[in-house]
Amino acid sequence: MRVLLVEDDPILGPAVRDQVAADGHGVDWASRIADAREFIRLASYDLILLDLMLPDGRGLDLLRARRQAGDATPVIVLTARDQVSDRIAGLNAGADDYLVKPFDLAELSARLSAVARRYGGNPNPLLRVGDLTLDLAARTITRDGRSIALTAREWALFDAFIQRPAMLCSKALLEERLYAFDSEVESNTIEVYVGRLRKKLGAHVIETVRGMGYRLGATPAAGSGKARP
Amino acid sequence: MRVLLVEDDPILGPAVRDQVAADGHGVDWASRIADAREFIRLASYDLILLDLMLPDGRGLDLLRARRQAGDATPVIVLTARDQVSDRIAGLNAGADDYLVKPFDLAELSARLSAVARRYGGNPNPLLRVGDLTLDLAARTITRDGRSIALTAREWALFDAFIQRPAMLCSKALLEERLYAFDSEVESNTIEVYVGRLRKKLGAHVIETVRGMGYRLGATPAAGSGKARP
DNA sequence: ACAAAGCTGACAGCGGGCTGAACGCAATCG
DNA sequence: CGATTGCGTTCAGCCCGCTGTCAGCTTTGT
Repeated sequence: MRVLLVEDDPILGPAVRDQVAADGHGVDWASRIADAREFIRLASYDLILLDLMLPDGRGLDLLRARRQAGDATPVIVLTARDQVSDRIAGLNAGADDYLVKPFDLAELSARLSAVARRYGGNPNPLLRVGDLTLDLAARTITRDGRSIALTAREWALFDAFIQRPAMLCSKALLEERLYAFDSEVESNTIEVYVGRLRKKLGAHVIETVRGMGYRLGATPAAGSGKARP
Repeated sequence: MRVLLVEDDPILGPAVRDQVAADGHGVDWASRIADAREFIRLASYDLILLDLMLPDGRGLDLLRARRQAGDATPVIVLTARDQVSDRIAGLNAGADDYLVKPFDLAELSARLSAVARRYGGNPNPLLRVGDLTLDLAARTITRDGRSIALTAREWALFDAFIQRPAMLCSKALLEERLYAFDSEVESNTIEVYVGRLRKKLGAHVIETVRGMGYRLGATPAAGSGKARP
C-alpha cells in the first residue's frame, strides 16, 4: 500500500514515516501543503495521513480540494486533542477517520491495516448489501445500475453500519463514530440521518430495534416475490 | 465473550461498557472492588478490564488475589498516562495487557478482539442455548432458521440468564439487574416477563424453582444425559 | 383442602422514534 | 458583493408499541 504522510512536526513526522514503512507500506513524507500537492500530482496513493496545521496552509483545504476533484482516496486526519472544531470540519470535508495526537504507533498500525483490509487486495471490491451494490473505494452506491448519491455525513453513518454487518448499533455508538467522542450533540441527529438514508436507499435497508438501536436490514426479499428485473 | 469492567469513573465507565456491549460481548460493570468480587463470585468471565485507582482499594490487590487463587482470566489494566510505576506493577502482578487513559474506544475494541481471538472465538460468535441460536452482537435469536424478535426488556432479562448458565437466579437478583437500584418496582414484573419470554422462546427455556427463582431450562430434547458445552 | 406462589390476559400511560420544517453556515454563482 | 444553493443540525409534534400494573386464575406444597 502506498501512503502519503503530510506532517510538519520534525519529531512526529519521521517517527510516523518509519512506523508506516516498518508495517511494510511505501511511504512519502511531505511537510508542506505545496509538497503534498506535488507528490499527489506525481504519484498515486492508497491512503493519506493528513495533519491539519501546516506552515503554508490548512490541511483541510487540501482535503476539500481532493474531494471536489472526485478523489476518494481514504484520508486519516491527525489532530491535537483540543482542536475539536478542526476534527469535525475534517469529517465534514470527507475524512475517513481521525487520530488524536499524541497517538500510539501501535494504534496507527491498527488503523493502517484496517484501511488496507478495506480498500486493499482486489482493485475494485464490490460489496453487496441487500439489493444495493457499493464500491467502498469510489464511495459509490448503485441499485439496478442507477447510482445513489450520499452526502458526507450520510456516507459516514452508512459506513458505520457496513463495517459491522448484522450488528446492532446503539445510537450512542453511532454518535460516537460520527462525532469523535467528545463533541456533544444534544439532539436526534442520528434519527434524522437514519430517516434520510431510508429515503434514499429504501426503508428496508436499516431496521429499528426499539429501545436498543439500529441494524442493517435483513433483506426481506430473499427469494420471495421481489426479484431483480 | 463475558467481560467484567471494574472502573469507578462515572463517564468512562458507561462509555466503555457500551462499547464492549456494542462489540457483541456480555458485560458487567462494577465501580468498586467489593462489587467486583461479588460479580466474580456470582459469574465467570473471559476477560477483566481493571482500573487500578478505585474508591475502596487498589485494583492491583484484586488482580494479585485472583492470580494467587489460580485464576488465569486475562486482565487488561486501565491506567492514566503518568502512572508508569502502576502499569509496571500491574504487569508484574499478572496483567495481560494495559490501556493508557485516555484511550480510543476503537483501540479497546481491537484489544478485545485480540483477546477473543487468542481464546479461539470468532469475532461474531454464535451461542447455542437449548435449541436456540443467538448472536449477541446482532442481538438476534433464531430457531430452525426462523428469527425471534425480543424487546429491550425481554432481551435484558434473557441476557441475565445467559450470563449465568445453569445458575439459579432469584427474582430479587433479576429485578436488580433490570432496574439498576433506582426505580423500585413493586409488582410481579419479573413473572410477567418470564411469561413473555416463554411465549416467544418456548416454555422449556426457563424453568421455575418454586420459592427460589428461575433457571435456564435443561433442554429436554437432549435426553437424559447432561449435555456439556 | 387450604394457603402461598406463580401465571396470564387485559389495559392505560408514556417515552422512544419518525417526520416536516426551519435555521445557520459555508461554498458557489451571477 | 449580494443571492442562491446545499448540507448539517435543531426542534416541535405526532404516533405507536413497549412497559408496568393488577385482578383473577392455576399450580404446588403441606
